[in-house]
Amino acid sequence: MSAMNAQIQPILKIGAVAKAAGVSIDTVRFYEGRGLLPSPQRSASGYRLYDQSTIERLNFIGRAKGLGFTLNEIVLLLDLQDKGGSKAEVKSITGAKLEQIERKIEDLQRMRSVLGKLNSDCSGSGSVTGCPIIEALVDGDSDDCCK
Amino acid sequence: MSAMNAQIQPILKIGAVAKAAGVSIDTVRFYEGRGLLPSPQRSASGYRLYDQSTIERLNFIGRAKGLGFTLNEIVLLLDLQDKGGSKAEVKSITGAKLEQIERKIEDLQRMRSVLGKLNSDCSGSGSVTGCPIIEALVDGDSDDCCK
DNA sequence: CTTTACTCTAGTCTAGACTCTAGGGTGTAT
DNA sequence: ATACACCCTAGAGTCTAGACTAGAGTAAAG
Repeated sequence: MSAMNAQIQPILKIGAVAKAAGVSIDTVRFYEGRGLLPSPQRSASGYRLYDQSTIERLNFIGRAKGLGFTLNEIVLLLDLQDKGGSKAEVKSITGAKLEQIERKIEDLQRMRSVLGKLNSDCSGSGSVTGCPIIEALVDGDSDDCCK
Repeated sequence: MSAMNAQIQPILKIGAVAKAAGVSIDTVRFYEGRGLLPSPQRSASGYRLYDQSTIERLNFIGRAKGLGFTLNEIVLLLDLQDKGGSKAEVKSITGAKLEQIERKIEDLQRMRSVLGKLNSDCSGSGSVTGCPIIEALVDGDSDDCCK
C-alpha cells in the first residue's frame, strides 16, 4: 500500500520542471535560494527531484510576476497560501501593489505629455541650436513635470 | 583685462554645487566618472573647483532624469549640446524614449485592470481559502494579462 | 566504451544609479 | 593649538532578477 504510493507522483529533474514551467534551470535554483521554492528531495547522486506541484508553484510565481509583484512580495503571497493567512492579508499586499502601479502610471503619463509636447515642438531639422527639447532641459520649462 | 576675469565667476567647491543642485557630493563625483560632468579644475590641494555652469548642468541632468532618460542617454544629449549635434539626433533619442514610455504605460494598465478586478472580487474577510486573488494565481485565470 | 545530455556547487557578471567605507589631507574659527 | 567641517581616493556594497561560467560528476543511448 505505501510501497506503491512512492511512484504515483512522477519524479522530475530540474530540467524537466524548468521546461514545463517555461523558466531556466538557473531560475529554479535561484528561486530555491530566495525561498520561493522549498528545498527539494535529492537523488542518491545529489540531483534535485520534483513533482508536479513545483510546476504549479512556478506558474504561480510567473503569474504574480506578470502582475508586477517582486519576488519578495511573492514570497509573502506564497507564505499566506502555504501557512494559511487571511484574505485581508492578501488584499493588503495587492492593494498596495495596485496603488504603486497607479502612481507609476501617473508618473509615466506626465513624462509622456511633457516629452510628447517637446517632441512635436521640435522641427527635427537643422542644428541643435534653438532645439526646444534641449532648451527645456537647459532652462527648466519642464520642471513642473520632473519631480 | 584678463587678470580680472579670473574672479568673475564664483568658485565653488563640490559641497556647494551639490547643495545648489540638490544632489549629493557622491553623485557629483559619480557623474564626473560617468562622463556627465567634465573633469573640473583643481585647487592647489586637489579640491575640485566649479562655477555656476556646473549647477546648470546638474539641473539639466535632473530634468532629463525626470523625463525618464537614463544616464547613458543623458550623456548623448549633453554631447549633442556640447559638440553641436542636429535637431534630428535629439528627436531620435526623445522619440525612442517616448515609445518606451508608451509601452510601459500599456503594460502597467494591463496589470492594473487585472489586479483591480481581482482585488475587488475578494471580500477581504476570512481565511485565504477561496480567495479569488490566490486562486487566479494558482490556476491561471490571469494568464491573458501576464505576458 | 564513448558520446551526449544533464546536473552539481560556487562564484562572477549584467544594468542603473548611486551610496558608503576606510584612511587620509585641508581650512577656518576659537 | 585644536576642534570641526570639509575635501580627497579607490574600491566595495546596495537592490532586482536572473544569466553565465568553470570544473566536475552522473545518466542514458549507441
